[in-house]
Amino acid sequence: MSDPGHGGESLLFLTDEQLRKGIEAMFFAYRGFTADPDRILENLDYGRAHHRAMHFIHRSPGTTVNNLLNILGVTKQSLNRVLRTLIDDGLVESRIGKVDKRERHLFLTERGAELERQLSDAQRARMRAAYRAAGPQAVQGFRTVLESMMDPELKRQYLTLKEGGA
Amino acid sequence: MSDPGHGGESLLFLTDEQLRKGIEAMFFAYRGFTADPDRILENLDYGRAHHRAMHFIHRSPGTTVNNLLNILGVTKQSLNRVLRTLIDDGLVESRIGKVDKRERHLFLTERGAELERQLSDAQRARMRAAYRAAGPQAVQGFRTVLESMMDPELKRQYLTLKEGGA
DNA sequence: CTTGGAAAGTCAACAAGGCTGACGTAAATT
DNA sequence: AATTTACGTCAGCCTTGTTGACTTTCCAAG
Repeated sequence: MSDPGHGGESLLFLTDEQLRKGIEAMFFAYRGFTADPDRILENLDYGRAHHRAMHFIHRSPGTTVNNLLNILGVTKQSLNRVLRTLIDDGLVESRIGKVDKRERHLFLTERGAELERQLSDAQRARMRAAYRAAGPQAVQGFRTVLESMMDPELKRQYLTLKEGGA
Repeated sequence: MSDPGHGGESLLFLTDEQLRKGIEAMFFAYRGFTADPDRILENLDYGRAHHRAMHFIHRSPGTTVNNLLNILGVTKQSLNRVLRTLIDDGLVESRIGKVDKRERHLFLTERGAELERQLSDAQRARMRAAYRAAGPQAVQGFRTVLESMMDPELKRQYLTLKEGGA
């Protein structure tokens, strides 16, 4: 309610019907959101989990396994399976930490970066089209609502990623 | 910026950086979106797939299996596994069609409706909080962008659901 | 220096929920 | 009568999540 001068009328957007529409919009939109990368991945031997790992490694090069674990919200066994295939296939490089040698710092290799680019290009293209169709103000609202929907802990992580560089 | 006369400045929202933020916002927000129903379901012997089926049966009582198949975008074998347990457990009722006896019309039973209500109450509560925090205008933008992100076919289905009653 | 515990990796087993392919049955359509 | 459609089901596979148990490596505190 950025505009407080509308009386009771401004609460119409909180009806169960409006909320249900929002829920279904999330459901259908998420399908579109993942459709393009999924199409690329199904030819290769990778899945959505590989895409997510590569995305965040690209985003924060040198991130540790534990870091990635927290961001992705899966168990280390689950992540490890994905990570191992990426490392074995030469898409990700794991370097032993210099200050703390127990840690592994993750980087995309040349080939890894190329696949990541291919995937995120596809995803960004759809995002760009949606943003363009909706306009800047809608995009602002889109992000505001999404941020409000996040769990506090996840939101914290999202905001940290948002600012903090590599 | 409801005013379109801002020159090149109004395109800043289409930078790769802005798009990446939108992508990550979708990722983190979707986790929040499903978190509450998931928590309820993990105690019972059901999963997200059961929730989705119940949601759309609740939303369109009497819908056929084929209809549901199209909306959910899974194979009939996959849906059948879920549907069978719901029918066996007495949460969903399957009635043979009157005009076309090959069709099965799906309805929630009393108990099914109760669980559905419990799940959607949880999901709506989060949605309501997010909507309230973001305000009506942001909600409008949120929905606009999500609709633009959908595949055309899915968007058609979403809009049909949106208007068409039971 | 020893020891406790954190970080990382690995093995095994399992479950949910996708998928394909094949087959059966009943009903509608041609 | 033959074909198509709607639905159900069996069997088997894959991805990606889970627990639990165990090892290795290494930092840091006693």
